[in-house]
Amino acid sequence: MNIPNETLAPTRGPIDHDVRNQIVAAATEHFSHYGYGKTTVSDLAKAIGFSKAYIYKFFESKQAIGEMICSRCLHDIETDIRAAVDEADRPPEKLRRLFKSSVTASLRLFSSDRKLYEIAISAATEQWQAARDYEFRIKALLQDILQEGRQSGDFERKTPIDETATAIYLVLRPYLNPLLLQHNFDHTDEAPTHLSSLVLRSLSP
Amino acid sequence: MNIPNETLAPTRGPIDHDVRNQIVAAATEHFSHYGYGKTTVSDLAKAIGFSKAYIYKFFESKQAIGEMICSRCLHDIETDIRAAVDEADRPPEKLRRLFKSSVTASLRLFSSDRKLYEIAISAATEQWQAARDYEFRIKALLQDILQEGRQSGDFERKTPIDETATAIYLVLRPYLNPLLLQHNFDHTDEAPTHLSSLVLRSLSP
DNA sequence: GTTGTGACTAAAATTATATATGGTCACTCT
DNA sequence: AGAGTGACCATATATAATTTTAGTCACAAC
Repeated sequence: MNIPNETLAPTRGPIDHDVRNQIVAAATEHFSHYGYGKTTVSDLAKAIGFSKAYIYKFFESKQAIGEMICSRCLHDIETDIRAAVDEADRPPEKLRRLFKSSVTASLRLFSSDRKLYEIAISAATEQWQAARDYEFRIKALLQDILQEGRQSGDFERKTPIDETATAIYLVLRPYLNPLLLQHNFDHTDEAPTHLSSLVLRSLSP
Repeated sequence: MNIPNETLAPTRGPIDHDVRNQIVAAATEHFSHYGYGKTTVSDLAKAIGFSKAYIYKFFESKQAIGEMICSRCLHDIETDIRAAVDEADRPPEKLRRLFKSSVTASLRLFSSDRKLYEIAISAATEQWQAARDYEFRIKALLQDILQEGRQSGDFERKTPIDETATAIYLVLRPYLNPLLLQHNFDHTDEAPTHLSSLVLRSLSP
């Protein structure tokens, strides 16, 4: 039932192999349907018509499979966020969309694939590499928006940009991180709007 | 082991009675030492030299006792926060201290009385009245600081004060709420400074 | 009427036991 | 050499048996 706490998700065997993809596909389906805990490695093996042992030629552990699936989820969320941000052309609106879509994208996963969302919670709780990477990439996205806003004259330029980025990221985090977001469901409607407005006020030149 | 989810913490019997105080005293000691789950009502009864049944003349349930203890903890934290805020005389510094002391006061409880902190987490998780009241009172304190800052000319006056208060409260919450704070231990050093600076920038007239 | 309790029960927690699962390895078959 | 597996073991998980515990109530003493 529990997902133990490892930091990295090592794979092994041939990186690009049809069977690896089959495993990932089967895992996505099973994890999404029955959850990580209720899915056994033998289930996955049976689903693709091989023995359990063969799975371990491609993945070092069950968790490594979980991390792979989780990594995809987070990438999907990120894609949604980037799409929303890209729709806007001015940095202030981009920032608003970053806040808004972070919440909506995570909530979409939550309601469409509860079980996968639970894996994302584990990833956040136990700080899997996938979760750290996701955090990092969103932080970079934020920094890009800030940079652009400074160049366009929309945002102030006095405060060191690292400091600004860190602070804003701290504001965003409770609604970005799946583990934290679940404790903020009561505020998902209003928080993105209020917080991005506050942040934009703090950025005004 | 689990603390069930009730909203209110009803008491019964004489409100001001020596035995009630004895119960609270014994509960504070036992809960703090062995934790809420590992303390039985009989333990408390034995500690004060009465039968278990007599405890129920004063409290409607074990949880009601837990809520009483939790309520005290939160009041203690609040006192710390108010003291820190009162030490400053200008609203901006008051706000900085609100952020800083919210974290330090909670962390103090966490390291000095882990078991009581766990009760505070339950209170936050299950939204006991004590937790709601605490939230509400800090929110009021925040609003007072904002009001004062607007009158003194330290803070801008365009944005509706309710909106400002709500937004800032949302920024503070992850570090105020014991349940959320535990997921932010990595940031307790820097977050208060960064966040209060950001908030102050957003408040600049 | 107030103070106080032993005896009781339904539900929860603990322990004991059985079963299932993650993971490895020597091995076979192409 | 690469693809693939059955048999195996230590640990985790589920299940059943047992004990604790929260909470009530009728009743006693004052």
